[in-house]
Amino acid sequence: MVERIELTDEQMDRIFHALSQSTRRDMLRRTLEGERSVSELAREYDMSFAAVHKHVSVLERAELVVKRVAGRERRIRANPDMIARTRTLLAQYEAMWRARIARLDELLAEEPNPSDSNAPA
Amino acid sequence: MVERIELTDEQMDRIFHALSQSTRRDMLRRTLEGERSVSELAREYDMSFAAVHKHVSVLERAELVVKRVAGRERRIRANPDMIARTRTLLAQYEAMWRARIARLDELLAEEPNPSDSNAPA
DNA sequence: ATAACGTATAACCAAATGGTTGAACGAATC
DNA sequence: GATTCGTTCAACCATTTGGTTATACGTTAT
Repeated sequence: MVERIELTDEQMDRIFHALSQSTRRDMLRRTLEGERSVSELAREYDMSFAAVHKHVSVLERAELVVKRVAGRERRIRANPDMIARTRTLLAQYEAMWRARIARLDELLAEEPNPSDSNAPA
Repeated sequence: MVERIELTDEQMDRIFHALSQSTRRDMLRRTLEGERSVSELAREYDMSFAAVHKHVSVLERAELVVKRVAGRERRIRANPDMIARTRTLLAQYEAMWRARIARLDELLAEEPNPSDSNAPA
């Protein structure tokens, strides 16, 4: 049973772009360990609050994290579903590879007597 | 048995960056289906040869494809190992999530008689 | 040898990215 | 009410990215 994943090209662009910098991967890891506010997160990096805010926005647009309003805070937590879907996407690429290998094996395994009339026997 | 993957931050940067554009994901898919030269690949896109060459270079630096010299041609094929390693990396993120959930469950399952002296009974 | 082909690379340009500071605004606290 | 805190956003800047055209160079074919 193959899971169908629904991700548009634009979503994949945003996801992979969001993951393409170690700072954002680190933020994803931290918010995976536990929810925190934007300013709590910002204190963990040697970077302006605005810069951290921008990184969070990139992760948010990719739907890798979600934001929850709590008073004056915005609390951020990772969205493991999106990570799972991305992993599944890569698994599909690998499946294409395996399918190709399977086709090649099939061709090699075929007896050398194809249906055209110059069969050796 | 958890597979250990060895990818530096810079490698991950390059991999996710390479995957962050649908043109390059498409190139990866095509070279996964079958090896082809750079100019063969270039003919499949509405883009200059130089532009395709640059995209291939991005995929190559990420080690998502490998290049093989064949006469005057450079033949490109996908490197499914790198895709697998990236998938495994994402699986590790998910594992962190599950570990956190497990810890929470453990806490909730704990009987409400902690070692401090204000236990209700 | 010459021409054609495949590739690499340089120079250039517009747009996006990743950082900064500063201003504005609602929510919480004094 | 005034202040502080958390957030958002705009303006700015340097660098990177993704495209172009043009040039150079090795390989194959005529």
